[in-house]
Amino acid sequence: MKPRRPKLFSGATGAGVPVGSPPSARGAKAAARRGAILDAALAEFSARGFAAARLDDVARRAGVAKGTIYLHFKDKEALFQELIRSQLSPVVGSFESVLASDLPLAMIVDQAIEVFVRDIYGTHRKQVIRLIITEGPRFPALAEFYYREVLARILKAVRARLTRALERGEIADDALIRFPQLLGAGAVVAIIWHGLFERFEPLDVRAMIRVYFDRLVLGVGGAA
Amino acid sequence: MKPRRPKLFSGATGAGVPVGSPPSARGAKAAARRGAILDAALAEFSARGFAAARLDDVARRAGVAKGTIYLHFKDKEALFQELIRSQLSPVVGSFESVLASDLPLAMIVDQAIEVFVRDIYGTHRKQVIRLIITEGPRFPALAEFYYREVLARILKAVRARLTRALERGEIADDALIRFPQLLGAGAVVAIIWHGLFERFEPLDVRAMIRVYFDRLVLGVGGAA
Amino acid sequence: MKPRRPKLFSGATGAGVPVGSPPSARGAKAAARRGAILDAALAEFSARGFAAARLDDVARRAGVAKGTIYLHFKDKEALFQELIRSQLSPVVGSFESVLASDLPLAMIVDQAIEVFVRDIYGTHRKQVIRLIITEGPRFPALAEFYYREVLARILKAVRARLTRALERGEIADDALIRFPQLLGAGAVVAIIWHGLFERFEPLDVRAMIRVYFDRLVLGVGGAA
Amino acid sequence: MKPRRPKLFSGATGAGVPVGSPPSARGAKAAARRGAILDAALAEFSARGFAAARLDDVARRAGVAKGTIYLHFKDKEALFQELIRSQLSPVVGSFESVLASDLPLAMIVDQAIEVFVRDIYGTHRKQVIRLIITEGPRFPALAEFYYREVLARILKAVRARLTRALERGEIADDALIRFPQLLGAGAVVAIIWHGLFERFEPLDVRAMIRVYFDRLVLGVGGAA
DNA sequence: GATGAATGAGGGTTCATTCAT
DNA sequence: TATGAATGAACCCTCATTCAT
Repeated sequence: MKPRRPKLFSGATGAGVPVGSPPSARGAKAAARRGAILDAALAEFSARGFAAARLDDVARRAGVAKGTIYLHFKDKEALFQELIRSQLSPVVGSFESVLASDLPLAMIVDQAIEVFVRDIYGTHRKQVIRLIITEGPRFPALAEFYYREVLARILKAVRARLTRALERGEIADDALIRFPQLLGAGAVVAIIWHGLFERFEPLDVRAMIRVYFDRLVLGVGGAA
Repeated sequence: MKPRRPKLFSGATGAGVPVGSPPSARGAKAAARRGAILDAALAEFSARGFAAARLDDVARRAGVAKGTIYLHFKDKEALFQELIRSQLSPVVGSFESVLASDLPLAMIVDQAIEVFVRDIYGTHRKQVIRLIITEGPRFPALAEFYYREVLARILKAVRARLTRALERGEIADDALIRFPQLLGAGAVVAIIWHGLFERFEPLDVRAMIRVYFDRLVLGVGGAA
Repeated sequence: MKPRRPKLFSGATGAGVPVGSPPSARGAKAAARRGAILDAALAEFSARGFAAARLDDVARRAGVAKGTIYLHFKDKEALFQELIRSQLSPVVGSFESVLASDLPLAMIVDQAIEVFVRDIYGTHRKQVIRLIITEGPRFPALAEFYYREVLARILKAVRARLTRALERGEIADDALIRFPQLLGAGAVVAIIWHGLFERFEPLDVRAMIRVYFDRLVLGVGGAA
Repeated sequence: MKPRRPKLFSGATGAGVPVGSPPSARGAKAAARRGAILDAALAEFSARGFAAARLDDVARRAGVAKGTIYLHFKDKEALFQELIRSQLSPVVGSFESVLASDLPLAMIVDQAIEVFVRDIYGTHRKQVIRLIITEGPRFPALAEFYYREVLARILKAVRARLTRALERGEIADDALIRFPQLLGAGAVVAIIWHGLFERFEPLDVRAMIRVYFDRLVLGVGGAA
C-alpha cells in the first residue's frame, strides 16, 4: 500500500497571490505578474546563478518590461531573496506535521521519501534548494533566514521525533539526534548529482534515497 | 592506535612548479607567481563565486598587477578551470591506493575519514569541492572533467572494493555498490554546512562523518 | 550658364529616420539619437581612425551616454560599418541617373564636377570616402560592400555611357572604358590632399577637377 | 627600346646601416637589427594600421625581444615616423635627377612610369605611400615632413621641367604647372585599388598608368 | 646590449537601475 | 501602473612601456 502523502504544494509556483490579498481584478493581475516574475527569476537564477543572471532575461521570460520588475521588487537581490523565501515557507509546516505524527518510524520514512521525490526533487523546488546551496555564502541574510525559518525548525521536529523513537526503543542510539543534518544528505547528493552528472550517469533517485534511509535510520542492510 | 594516514598533499598549494621543470630562478619565480595567483583566485572565487569575483581583487590579493594574471592564464575562465583541475588531479591516486588495500573495511573507513577530515575538510580543498558544486552547472567542461578524472575513477575503485567486500561477506548486500554516490554524501553535507550554517550551529565534522560511515557502511547503530 | 545639378542629398545626415518608419515621437527621437551617434562617430573616426577612436568620445560628442551607443549598434565595428553604408547607398542612384542621360559628354562632365564638388567634397561625405580608403584593408566586408554596391555599379554606368560615346564618336578610343578607375583619380587626390597638405598648400579643387576632366575625358589641352 | 631606368633603391629595405656608420661587427649587428625591426614594422603597420599594430608582433616578426625595439626607437610613434622617413628620403633625389634631364617629355614620362611600376608599385614602397595616406592626418609631423622633404621638392622639379616644356612648346598650356598634384593621381589610384579591390577586379597597373600619362601629359587620345 | 616578465592605464562592453512617457 | 530607452559605473582584457636579470 502506498503511504499517504501529505500534499505539500498546490502545484502552481509558490509566488501566487499573497495570502489574504483582495481578489480584485487589479490585485489579481499584479499578483499574477509578480508570480510570473518570480517563476522567470527562478529559471534564470538556476540556469546562470545569481550574479550572471540578467534581469533583462527575467523580464523577457516573464513577459513584462524590465522596469516592471522594480515595481514589485526593490532590486535584484530583493527579487532573489523573496524568491527563495516564498518557495520555502510552505515546506516547513508540512514537514513538521509529518514528523509530529505517531506513525511508526518506517512509515514516516516512507512519507518523507515520497514527499522529497514528488514534491521537491520532482519539481522546480530542487532548484531552490540548489540556489541556497550555491548562493547562500554570498547572502548571509538568506542563509540565516533559511536556517532559522526552515532548517532549525525541521531539525527541531526531527530531534523531537527521534527522541521519542529512542525512548520507545525504535532506534538504538542518539547518533542521529546529534547529527540530524545527515538525514538530508541523501537528498542533497541527489540534487547535486542531478545538476552536475545526470548526463553522464543517470540516477534512480527514489531507490537511492530508499537505500539511504534504510541504512541510516532503520538499520536495514550494512555489514554482515 | 591511529590509522595510517596516506599523505595526500605536500602542503604547498597545488599550483607549484610544474613537475620536471628546471628549478631555475626564472622558472621558480614564475611558478611562485602562478601559485600565488591560483591561491588568490581560490579565495576570491570562493568568497564571491566565479561571476562576481573580480580579477582586480585576485591580482591585489596575489600581490601582482592585473596584467600578470594574463601571462599565466588565457582569461578568467581558464584561470578558474585550471584552478579546479590543478587541485583535484592529485586526489584520485591517493583514494585509489587507499581503496586498493586489503585492509579490513573498518580500517579503510578509518583511513578515508582521516583523509577527508585532514586533507580535504581541513584545507582549502573543501572550497574547491564547493566551487565544483556551485559553478559546475555553468561549466560543463569542468563538470565533465571532474566526473571523468575524479568521480568516475573513485567510484570505480569504491565499487571494486565493495564487490570484494561482498564476496568476502564483509557487507551484506550490494546497495552501496549500486549507489556509491552515497558514500560522499556525509562529506558533501559537511562542506555545505560549513559554508552556510557554521556560524549558527558549529559541527563536529569528524564525529559526524564517523557516525555516517558507521551507519552506512559498517551497519553499526540504527534501529534497535 | 550653370549646369543643372542633381540634388544628391537632403542635407541632413544620412543616418536619419529609416525610410518608411512612422514619425512617432518615440521613433523620431530614437532616429535622431542614432543620427547624432553616427555623426559623432564620423567625426571621431575621421579624426583618429577606427582603432584609435574612443566610443567615450563618440558618446560625449553625440550627447549620449556610452551605453546608448549599444542600443543602436552591436559594437564598435558595426557602428563603423553602418556609418559607411548609410552614407554611401544614396550616392549610387544619383550617379547612375547622371550617366544615363543623353546630354553631350561635356555637360555630363560639368554635372559630375558639380556633384563632386558640392555634394561630396563640400560635405562630410569626403571623410566617408577617406575612411574607406584608410580602413578598407582592415574591413574586407566593407571593401566588398563598397565595391559591389557603389564602385561596380558606377563603373558599369560609366562604361555604358563611354561605350555609347565611342560609338557616336564623342571620344576617340576605348582607353577610359578599359580604365574607368582613372575617372575618380582626381577626386581621390583632392580628398587626400585636403586631409594631408591643405594647411601647407591650399588647393582649388574645382579648378583642378576641371583641368583633370578636360584633359582626361575631353582631350582639351595637353601637348602642343 | 626600353627606356633607361634610374636605379632608385638598392633592393634591400631602406633601413640598413646608417650612411657613414663604421662597419664594426657590433655596429653592423645593431644596424641589422634596426633594419629587421623596421622591416617588420612596415609589414605590421601595413597590415593593421598604426594604432592596431602590436609591437609584440613587430618584435616576433623581426626576431627580437620586445624590449629591443626600445633600444633603437624611443616609442611606437618614433618607430613609425622613422620607418616612413627612412623609406622616403632616397626617393627625392632620383626623381629630381630624372626631371632635371633634358630628354624629350615623352621619354621622361616613360622613365617615370618605369620607376613607379618597378620601384614603387612593385615593392613594399607602395605600402609606405599607403601609410602616409592613411596615417598622415594623425601624424602632422609626418605629413609635414613628407610635404617638405618629398612632395614639395618633387613638385618643384616637376614645375620647373614643365615650365621649360611650355617655353619650348612641348606642352600647350600651364594647367599641369598649376596642378602638378594630378601627375600623381594615377599612381595613388593604383595603390589604393591594389589595397582595396584587387581581389574583385585585378588591374593592369602599367597599362593604366600609361593611358593616364598619355592623356594627361602628352595629350594622346581623348575626344575625337 | 638583449631579454621578456611585469606593469597598469585605457577602452570596449555589459547590465542593474532610473525615469520620462 | 507599465514601459523600455537611457544611463554610467564596473569589469575584463589588451598592449605600450619599463626594468631586473
